[in-house]
Parts: sequence; C-alpha cells; structure tokens
Amino acid sequence: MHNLLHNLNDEQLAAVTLPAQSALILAGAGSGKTRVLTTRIAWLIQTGQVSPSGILAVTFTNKAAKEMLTRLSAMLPINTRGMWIGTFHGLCNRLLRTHHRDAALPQTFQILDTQDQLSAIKRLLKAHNVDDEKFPPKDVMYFINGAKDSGLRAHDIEPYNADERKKVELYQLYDEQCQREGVVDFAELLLRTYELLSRNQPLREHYQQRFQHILVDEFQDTNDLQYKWLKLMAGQGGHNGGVLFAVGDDDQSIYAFRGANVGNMSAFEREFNVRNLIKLEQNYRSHGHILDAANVLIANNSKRLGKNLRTDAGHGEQVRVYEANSDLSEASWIIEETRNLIHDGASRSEIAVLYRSNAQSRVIEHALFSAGIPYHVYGGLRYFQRAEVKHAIAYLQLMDNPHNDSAFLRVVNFPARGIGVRSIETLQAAADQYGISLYAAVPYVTGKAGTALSGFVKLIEGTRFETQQMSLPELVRVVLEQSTLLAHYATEKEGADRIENLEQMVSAATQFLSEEGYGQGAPAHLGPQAQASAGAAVVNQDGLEIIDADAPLSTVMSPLSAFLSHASLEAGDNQATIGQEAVQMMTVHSAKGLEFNNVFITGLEEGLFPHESSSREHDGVEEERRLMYVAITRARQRLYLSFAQTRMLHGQTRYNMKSRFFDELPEDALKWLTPKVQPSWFGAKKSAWDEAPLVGSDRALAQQIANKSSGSGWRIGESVAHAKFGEGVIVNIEGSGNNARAQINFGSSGMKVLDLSIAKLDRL
DNA sequence: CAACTCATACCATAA
DNA sequence: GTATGAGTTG
Repeated sequence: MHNLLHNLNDEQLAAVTLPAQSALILAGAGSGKTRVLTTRIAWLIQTGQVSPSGILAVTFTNKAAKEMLTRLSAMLPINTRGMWIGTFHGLCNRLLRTHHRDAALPQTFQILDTQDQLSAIKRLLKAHNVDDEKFPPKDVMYFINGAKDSGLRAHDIEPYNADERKKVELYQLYDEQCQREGVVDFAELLLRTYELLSRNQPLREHYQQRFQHILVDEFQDTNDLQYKWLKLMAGQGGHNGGVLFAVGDDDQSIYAFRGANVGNMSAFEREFNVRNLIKLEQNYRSHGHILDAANVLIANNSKRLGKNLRTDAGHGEQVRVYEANSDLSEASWIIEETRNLIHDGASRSEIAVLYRSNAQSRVIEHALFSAGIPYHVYGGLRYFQRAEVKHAIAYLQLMDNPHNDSAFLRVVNFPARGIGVRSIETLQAAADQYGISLYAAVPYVTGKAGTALSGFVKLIEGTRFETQQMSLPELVRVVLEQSTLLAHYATEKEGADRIENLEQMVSAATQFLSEEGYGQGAPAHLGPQAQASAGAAVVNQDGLEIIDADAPLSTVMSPLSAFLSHASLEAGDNQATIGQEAVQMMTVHSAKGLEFNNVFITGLEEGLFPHESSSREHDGVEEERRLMYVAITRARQRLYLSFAQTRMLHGQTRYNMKSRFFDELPEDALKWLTPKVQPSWFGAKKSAWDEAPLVGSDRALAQQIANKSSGSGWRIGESVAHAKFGEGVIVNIEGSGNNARAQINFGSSGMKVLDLSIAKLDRL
C-alpha cells in the first residue's frame, strides 16, 4: 500500500488520500493529474473504502479512459472488472442499451456521428420545405446540439423571435425523425440517459448507491448537461452517498465553442460544498523560462481560480522568437531549426509543430516533405469516417435496423443501381404519407422505380438471411461482397486504398470481438442472451428488479450492434503511422494533454492567433489566451515562437500584425532571433521590408505591392497610425488620386476601409 | 439517371 | 487549396 503513495509530492498525496467527500483538484499543466486520479482509485480500493464496482470514472476521450485503465491494472493486483471507466458517451450507450425499454429506444438503436446528423438535418429541412439559405443545416445542427448540451428539449425553449421559433420547431421535428428511425446523436445519448434516470427513481437510486465514488477528468471541459448528469449520478450535492472527485484546470479550458462551461468548476465548489480544494502547482514538465512565459501570459486573464506553476528544473533556455517575411520563410526557418535539433541528437518525435488552424499546416508540410524530414499530421480523417468505410457501415446498419433512413439513403444507390433522385422522391412521398421509414415504404412504390427499390430491399433481406448464423467477421466479409462495394472500387483507378480499408474491416471486426469478450464464433445477429440469466439482475430495497448495466456487453447487445456502436463511438486512429520516428504536426487544440522536448508555436499573428473570430465572442480573447497557455506548456526544454508578415490563407495574401501575446510575455524569458525594435512591432516591420533580402515569391510580392501603391503615396504592407483606431497595416489600396481608398487592418479595432484623401494617417 | 463542370465557403473538436 | 452543392450535359 505504501509503495502506491511513494513518490507523490505533498499536494498529490493530499489529493489522493482525501476523505470520502467531494473534492476539486486544480491540476496545472504537467502536474501529474492522471497519476493523482488513478492513484486515488487504487488507494480507495486498496484501503478497503470501496470495492471496484463502487467506482465510476468518466473521461472525454477513449484514449484517456484507456490510459487510466492501463495504469490501474499496473497498480492493482486485482482485476479492474466491475469498475466503470469510460467516456460520457460510452457509459451512456451502455446504460441505454440495458434500459432501452425504459428509455423508449429499440435495442438496436444506432448512433449518428456528426456527419450523419448533418445529413439527417438536411433531409429534414428538405422534407419540410425549409429554406436552407435562411436556415443553414449547420446552424440548425448547432442550435439543436447547443440545446441538448444544456439539457433542453424543444418544449423547454422559449423562442425570442420568429427565426428561433422555427428552429425550435425543427428541433422538435428532428427528434421525432430520430425516434422514428431508431437513431440517436451524440448529445442525445447523454440527454436520454439523464432523462431516464431523472424520471425513474428506483433506477436512479440503484446507480447512486452503487457508485460511491465518481471521478471526473478534465472537469473544465464539461458542458451543462454533463454536469447535470454527474450531479444526478452522485445525487445532488452528494447527498445520496455519491462522492464527486473532479480534476481540472480552468486555465486549460479551450472548448467553450463546443459547449464547455468553466463555470461548472465554481458551481461544483458551491453546490457540493467543496471543502477540499487542492491545487497541484508543481510542474514536472517544463523548464523555468517556459513556465514563466506561461504564468505571466495567463495572468492577463481576469476570470481565474488562481494558480501559479513552479518547477525545480531551473531556468533552462530562453524562448526563441522568430519573425519571418512570409509563411514560406517561416516554414523554411522551421526546417532549418528542425535540422539543427536532429543534428544535436533530438528525436524527431520529440519535435512538435503547433498551429492555430489546420489550413496553416500545408506550407509546413510541404517544406518538411521537400526537406525529406518524416512528419506526421494529426487530425486527418479517422478510419471509421472514411467514405468507403461509412458505406460499408451503412449496409451493416441496415442489417441491424433497416429503418435508419440515413443509412438507407447513403447506400440505396451506392454503388449505382439505377435508383435516382426521382425514385427517391417518390419513395419519400410514400414514406411521409404513411409515416413510416423509407425501407418500409418500398412496397408502396410501383413501376420501374419500385422494381429497382425492391431489388435493393431483396439485397438487404437476402444478405441478412444468408448471414443468419455467421460470426461478425464473416458477416462483414459477405456484406462487402454482396453490396458490390469491393467490385465497385476495383473498377476505380484510385480504388486500391479504399479496397484495402474495406478489407481491414474484417480484421477490425475480429479484433473487436476479442477485445470486448465476445466469442469469436458467436452469431453476429444474435440478440443479447436472456438478461436474467446473465446474473445482472439486482433487486433493490423496494423489491423492484433492476437490471444493472454492469455485465459483459454480450448480454446487452448483439455483436453486430456492439460493433456499430464501437464504429460511432471510437472513430479509430487517423493514420497507422504511429510509432514512426516523425516530426509531430497538429493544432494547438489537439496538442492538449501531450508534451514534447521541443515545440514550435507558429503563426502568432493578430487575426490568426488570437483568431479574428474570437474578438466577436464573449470572453473570446481570454479563451485564445488559454489556448496559447496550453501551447506553451506543451514544451519541456525548448520552445520556439514564430510569426510571419505576410501569409497566404484561403487563397489570398494577408498582412497581419504580430500577436498581442508577445506583449504579454516576460521579456527576460524571450530571446529574439530576429531584431525586435522597440517599442512596438512597427519599427521591426519597416526594417524588415526595407532591408531584408527578398527571395522567390517574396520578391514577386514586393513587385506587386510596388505596382499597387502607384499614385496614392501609400504602400501595401505599410504601417500607419490613426487617431481613433490606433496602429494598423495597409492591406489593400483601391483607386487612385482623390478616390484612393485603403483597406487597413487595425488589429483589435478591426478592418477598416478609409478614404486616403480624408483620413488622417501617420506613417510609423 | 449519371457524370461532369463551376461556384462558394472556410477556427478549433471528441464522442 | 479543398470539399460540398448546384447546375449542365451526354
């Protein structure tokens, strides 16, 4: 037992051994957060305070859940069965499958991912003749998800204008459509579970009593619904025996745009009467200058719970800052530095290049490629999101639940079998008339269209019959053949990769069976074994029988259903290149939770980082600053910051000021590789334009600029000052003489178009 | 009905 | 520069 607590610092030890009361752990970057979380669980079990089945640990990503499980198995001699460790969505899926009747869902309900949801909404809008100019499908989707993430149904929303009334109406219709089709979206998994437990008291009390200790990772990322869900599980305020142990860092809250509410941290403190607030401020990752930079930067935020990281590692190197003429020269500088690092013995996988938006990666990728340096870009398409894989999945979904109209529409004419737009319209009309699914409406369509459609139905039915007794991998194989997907891609010239991906599904199915504890030979279609016999039935104090979701998956769903859930809930890795010795490229968002010896943070320009859209959002700049904080704290030993004077973005050249974050970093911690001219960036800019040798495209650009400036006396790229708007850069000049107007980027004051004969501008 | 061209929009993202 | 969607042609 003591070796469990060995090597913990005082703060960590205090957190791990807290009494059984709700607690909030403010865990700074690199402070050993996951370690505290897992050791806490191990300690609770080892000291006999709780049995494994009393533990519920919730994470946001499968990766985090897996990591916890791995660490726990290493720490505990006993097996981890009985503990519930998983993502919000994974746990909800399990609960809903078990209690599908109470939740009013078919046992084979299917999960829509974001793509599916969007297409479902497009379908809905079309069906109800909604003008998709006025109500773009994406907006409707954000509206619906936003409502669900706050725990609101359509009837809970009081619309404040006609447009919103319409959206609420669409929300209602969307939910009805999903219910009809037997599908749920991601937010619905949580909301359904929440509603189920709210309304079913015995069930709620059963789980509340079971889970004596609930632990949450990345608590700052919870949305309103997730917090309500946790409160319900714990029994509000922990009064029903549940104890909530929340770990998070308000300074690393970077997901407000998807509904995360940092306010949950203070709400939790208040509502659960948290007396145990522990700050983990000892950082085991970064050298001093890097940590100083992070601390000083984040101090500019007003809304903080307050935390200051410290390290024993010594100052280390200063943060290196580089100003480039263009995005291209920024990239070549990165190559140069990367080469130096590798030459000095750095491993490529310990070098990370971070950027604010994916669009920035192209130039850097190109440069790395030309230089022959292996690299790996995070965040591409994941396995189960690839078109061909989604097609195959759609066929499988129809095997399990033919009323899933999304799946039906995806493959009814793919590969092409002569079922076109008109046929579908006819079918849709029939389905609407009888209020049934497209699949069920096929018999009502006559004529040529009807023949083609019933051919498709026969294909599905036939395949289902044929595969009745087959195992999941066999089923997948047959579906790939019968659907003619393999044959189709064989005729495409770029189809080889796609065929390979499809073939891979068979092995994915095999692997899935062994990981989930299904027998390899178990018939894929066979429904769950009788639940009562699985020993999952529990009788609660009221004598009511509760089926507890704590049972092997095989008792809750068929191998096929389980595999389909898996495909939706674990999209898989994006590339199989893991383990390769490669430079790591990713957005700052996806870098959260990772660490590297050497980190480049690129594109530090106003409008890009902080992103221009952030100034419009409430507290947007504070979130961007937290994002920068996350980026800085990824680095262990060496950190590079860079920005470019000009940048091609979305096919046009942009001229941005350097990021305001440079003014918020401590000077002592920085080392400028290019001259920094005081007091502001403008001087440096000017000298760079006048003196720096221009090469390649830079020269062409300069030429363009020289031409454009003719007559007005001003030049694109020139820095100016305006009495009202402050300092800015001329981005474009139109017209000439008295009609000359300049488009000027005033940074935080925004982009303005000023008449050059009227506006009073000063050169800088 | 299917294959093609052309125009348009674009921040970050896990489940 | 790429992905979606509408419009156009065989």
